[in-house]
Amino acid sequence: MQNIIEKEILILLQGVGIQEDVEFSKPPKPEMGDLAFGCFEIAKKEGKSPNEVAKEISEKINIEETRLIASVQAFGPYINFFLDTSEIARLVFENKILAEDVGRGKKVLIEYPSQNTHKEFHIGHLRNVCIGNTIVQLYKESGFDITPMNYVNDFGRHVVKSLWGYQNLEKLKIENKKEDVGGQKWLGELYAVASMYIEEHKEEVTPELDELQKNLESRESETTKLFEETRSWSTDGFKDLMNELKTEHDSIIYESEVKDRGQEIVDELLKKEIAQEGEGGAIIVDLSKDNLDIALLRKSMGGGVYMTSDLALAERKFGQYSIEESINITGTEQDHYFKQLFRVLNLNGFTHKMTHVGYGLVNLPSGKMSSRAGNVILYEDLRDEIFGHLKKETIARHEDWDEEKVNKTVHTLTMAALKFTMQKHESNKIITFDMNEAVSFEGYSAPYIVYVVARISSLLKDGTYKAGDIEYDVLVEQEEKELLLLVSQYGQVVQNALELYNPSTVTRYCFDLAKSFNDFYNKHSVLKASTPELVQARLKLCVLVSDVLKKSLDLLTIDTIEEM
RNA sequence: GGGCCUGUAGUUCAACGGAUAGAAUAAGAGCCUUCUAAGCUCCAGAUCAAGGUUCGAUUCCUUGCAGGCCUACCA
Repeated sequence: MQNIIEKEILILLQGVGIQEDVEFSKPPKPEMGDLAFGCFEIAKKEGKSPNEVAKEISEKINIEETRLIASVQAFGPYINFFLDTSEIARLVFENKILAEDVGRGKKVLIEYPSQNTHKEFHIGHLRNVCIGNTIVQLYKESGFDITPMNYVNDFGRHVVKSLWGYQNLEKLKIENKKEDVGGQKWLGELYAVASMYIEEHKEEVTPELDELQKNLESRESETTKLFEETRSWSTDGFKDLMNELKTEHDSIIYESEVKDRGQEIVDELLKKEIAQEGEGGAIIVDLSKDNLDIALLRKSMGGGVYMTSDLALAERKFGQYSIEESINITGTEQDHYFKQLFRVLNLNGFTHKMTHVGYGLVNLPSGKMSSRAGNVILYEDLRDEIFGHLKKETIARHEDWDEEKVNKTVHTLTMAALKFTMQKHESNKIITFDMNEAVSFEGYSAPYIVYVVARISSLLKDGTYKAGDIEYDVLVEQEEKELLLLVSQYGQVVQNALELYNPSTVTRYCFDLAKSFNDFYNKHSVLKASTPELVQARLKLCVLVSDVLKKSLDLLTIDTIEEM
């Protein structure tokens, strides 16, 4: 995909006989030009040297045909274009900055974060939500019809452990009170403490757990009542968290709803001889021919596993919604599992498109997070930590602000900082969480970018800016050109981020644009520019930059503020 | 044992096989009587190792070294 400026140049190139889909790049230094492309491919086809081809083409291009190109220069194997700032401004201002409408109403379901009930919500889950949110927005921005879905795992050993803990509270040391921290967080702590206790008293407790599990699965009334009550603490808490993070699920499916159907599918697979009985009577599918080892579909005692329910979930997704694709966002440690799942579905004649998007875990400087080792950073704790830090900074800067204004500003900044930290690195890479970095408000961070939006809104406050046409000719500075060129790349950024399922493309773009604006802002005066026409033109450029920044931050579900 | 992923400045990260490997932080030196200093200048500092493919390799291939994840009854 080319942006509006590249399209113009491409037309010119076609005029001199270049049919290839040229890929443009930016020369290393502004003195070398604004846009370039290498002649390596063309040279290969014509059997000439790239330098020779670059020279020939650059001489053939008639820059009289367009005002966009100020001059063309061959530079080794590259053809470098020097563009006219005013003309770029005209192109950029007269065309809407949009992403390519590649979705055209195609329906896609995105499943995330699919957390467990009865467990804590830590910063690893937060990364899942943040990345999922952005992928949803990227799809929507590209014209897709998106169904965000959450598949909540409310069935399994973790629930049993949690219920056991609740029945044996006197054996456990829970630090917080339920009334103080809320049911969801309290239950998470209960689970962590109970798991640790169970681990240490395995032989003694296992029979009790098995008994409890049996009661749960047979829907014995007392156990079911406790299960439903505790589950609602989790789900109510999650609902609040999702609202806070601006996650809007169209539907929620619980594992307990699909698990029985999953068992039926396993029976069908057995009948079709796709599945077989393995060691000890468990039901498996041997995928070693596909180099995928052995997939477990049912435990030897008859109980279901993840795959049991996931088979039914896949069926239900495509049955309930008329979607073309189902996307699942989980940690990369489940890459292998999803390959197995998709293969088993495939063997069963399931041909719908299923995609797994893996993201890297969130580790701590001390290593992997583990509730057993007691080194987990909960989402709520991180949020409060960042809030406290930013509040101190904000009060120091604005002593005249009232409590409400401070809190509102700090809340927005906190959510921005949280979401930015979780997405600033390539999504499939493991990140090592660093508290100092998370609370930082300098450099490649959310506050740096939001600050630019605040600065621009402050420029507009005195009412000098008049919406309407401007004189493009007055925009001639290099820094203005850089901003316009960056703005024109918005659509490509969206496309690139979506193709790679990589939100960091967007965070980086926001940072580049913000940085470029600060450069402009420091070198040139906006409100006190030399002529009224230049003031208006620069203000309009500022509005454009602010709009594109807001658009990009919207993709990350990050809000902006007027003042900070 | 097998599969997947990752090795780049002190640290955390960028770089469709292309121009002098970019940033951010931390360390050092500056810039507020001038549109928000949560900002901006300047200064240093890096491709795990050895081969191979290529006009050209941080990127692709092979091997080695180091780390992570997964590898049927955990989720």
